[in-house]
Amino acid sequence: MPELPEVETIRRDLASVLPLHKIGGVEIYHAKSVAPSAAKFKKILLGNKIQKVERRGKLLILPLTDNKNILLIHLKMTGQLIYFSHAHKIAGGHGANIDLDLPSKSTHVEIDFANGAKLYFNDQRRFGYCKIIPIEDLSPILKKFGPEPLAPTFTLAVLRAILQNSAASVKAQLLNQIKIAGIGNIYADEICFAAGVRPMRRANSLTDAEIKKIFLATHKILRAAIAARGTTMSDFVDGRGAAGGYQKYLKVYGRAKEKCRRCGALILKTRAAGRGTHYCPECQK
DNA sequence: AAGATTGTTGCTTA
DNA sequence: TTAAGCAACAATCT
Repeated sequence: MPELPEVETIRRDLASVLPLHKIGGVEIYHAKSVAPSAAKFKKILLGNKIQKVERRGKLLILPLTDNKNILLIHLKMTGQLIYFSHAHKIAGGHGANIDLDLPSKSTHVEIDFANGAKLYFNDQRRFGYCKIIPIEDLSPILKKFGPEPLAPTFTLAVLRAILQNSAASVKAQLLNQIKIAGIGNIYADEICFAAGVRPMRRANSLTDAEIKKIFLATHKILRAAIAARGTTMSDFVDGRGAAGGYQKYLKVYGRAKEKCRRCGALILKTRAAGRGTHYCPECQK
């Protein structure tokens, strides 16, 4: 599942190659993946350029150089954004996606650039989207995001206010994009493990010390996951089609009935905030 | 072969 | 009024 570290990995990959190249072609293989209509989507993109590649939470934000429209891309659960250029192919070695066969049956949108490069939007489950909006529609969308957990606006005091004022579970708060942007099911579980707190604890039952541990764990886990270029459980790939590396470091997510790497107890899996939730009964209280 | 998988929306409930 | 809970969506795997 692309969460903040995965989307940030893709953002960085694409930010170095997409901007300021003229869009010469747009192929839409699945009309429901784009908005507004396929015709308008094509019309706006053709001849246009991507100005920059930004991110808010799990949402990619690509303003266009017409200064009127913005391309929004959400990968939801199984979305991929893969950049292919002949230059990469020639370069070979690291990052070269020479063995990718694209477009594939899960390619729903393809954007062709004048320099010969192509950007593929793939999505096996078809939950994700590529949406063009007028520039003035962006701010109401951005208002629905809480602070970026790795930005200076996310302070211990901010997190304390979020948690102490809520009777919901810690996990529900970590997953709530209005409260904190970008955390999904994998990192919510990993953050709770790193903090020694059970995900189903009521947020307003946490001590100050526990809140501080969650604050520090949030930074530690998200930074480490970005450094490892994200977690690939099944579908995630970076902007060049390569898998991430953080799955090697997961302590609880996807490890039900396996031994805790810290204490040896068996990792439990239950349901919290409507999601599969993993924790160590010994390390987390 | 029914159920689990999860991000987000929108509706219902408290 | 606010927020929490939950079904729905989609496709695939077990």
